[in-house]
Amino acid sequence: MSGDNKELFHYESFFDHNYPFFSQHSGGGSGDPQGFEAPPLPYGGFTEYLQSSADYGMLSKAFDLSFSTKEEAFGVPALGKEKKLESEDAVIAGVSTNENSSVMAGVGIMSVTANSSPSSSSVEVAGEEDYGACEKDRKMDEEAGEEENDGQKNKNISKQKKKGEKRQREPRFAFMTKSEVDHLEDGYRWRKYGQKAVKNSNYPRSYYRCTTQKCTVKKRVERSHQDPSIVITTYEGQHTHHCPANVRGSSHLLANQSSAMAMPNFRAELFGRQLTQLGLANPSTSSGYGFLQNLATPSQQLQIPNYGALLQDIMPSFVKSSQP
DNA sequence: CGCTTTTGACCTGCGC
DNA sequence: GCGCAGGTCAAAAGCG
Repeated sequence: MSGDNKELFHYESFFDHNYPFFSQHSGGGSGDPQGFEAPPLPYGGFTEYLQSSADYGMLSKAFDLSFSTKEEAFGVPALGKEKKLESEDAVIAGVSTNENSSVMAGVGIMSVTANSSPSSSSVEVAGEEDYGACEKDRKMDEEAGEEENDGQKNKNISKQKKKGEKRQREPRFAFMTKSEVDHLEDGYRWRKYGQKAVKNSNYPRSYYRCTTQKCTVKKRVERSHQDPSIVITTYEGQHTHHCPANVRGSSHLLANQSSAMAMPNFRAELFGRQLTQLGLANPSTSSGYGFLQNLATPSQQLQIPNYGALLQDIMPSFVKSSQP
């Protein structure tokens, strides 16, 4: 129930927003806002990590988003209302054109902290508790074992089982996309398991689970109540498998991304997919990513060591401007 | 027939 | 303790 690419909006209106940030970092076309040559581009895209308030301000302008400060940025329901932006958090922004000269743009907000455990370098989300997922985890554990006779009873039992344990939150990655369709195709197969009305919003929130066995990745999709044209997608967890090869788009795209899929780092992958699913990506040289290699600030590199490289894997379109 | 979606019920954590 | 909001379950319906 997706993949119609209705999420496109015409790039001309998008570029009218006059966003210095993108032009500043655009892979091929350096220069001022007007320096980004949208019209002739068959493909194109770029992504960046942001950390400063100024960056958020620019983003909010560029995407007509409702936040202009870090705090507001993390006020988006996607990451939880209590969450405040930490210095380790990062925002990814990207915009790409597809064959139809349409533009897809998005802003990703990634919440990460360094794992305090010295034995692990994994990434996890900081912030508020996610009770719902907590219960879910319990359920999952149970699945291995016994039968149901009384569902209610079972739940209570399992509840006790993990009582007192501090749940380990899966890393979450949320991003906003200008889109007319709610559930954006990302290459994975999802099963919807719930939908809830969101307070103070006319739009419901949908809950999806990856259909692959043993993969516990979840996804929430909702529309911004402030700007209904924006879809907020939140991924939680990491895929334990490769992407099913049935995404719309070319096979070379999938092949190119496969290395990224193998890595336990799905945030950029997902965002990259959002940008590349429209067919804007294809294999290209691995050169020309200079600015990407320096994306992560030292602190970011600490938490997400593979990020820059991953994006390079995923976002070949960054160098499209140098293509014929 | 198997898989997905829908949807009301249920559970949990939090704030008051 | 109570009510609320978010998250999940699971039966039923829908669909290919």
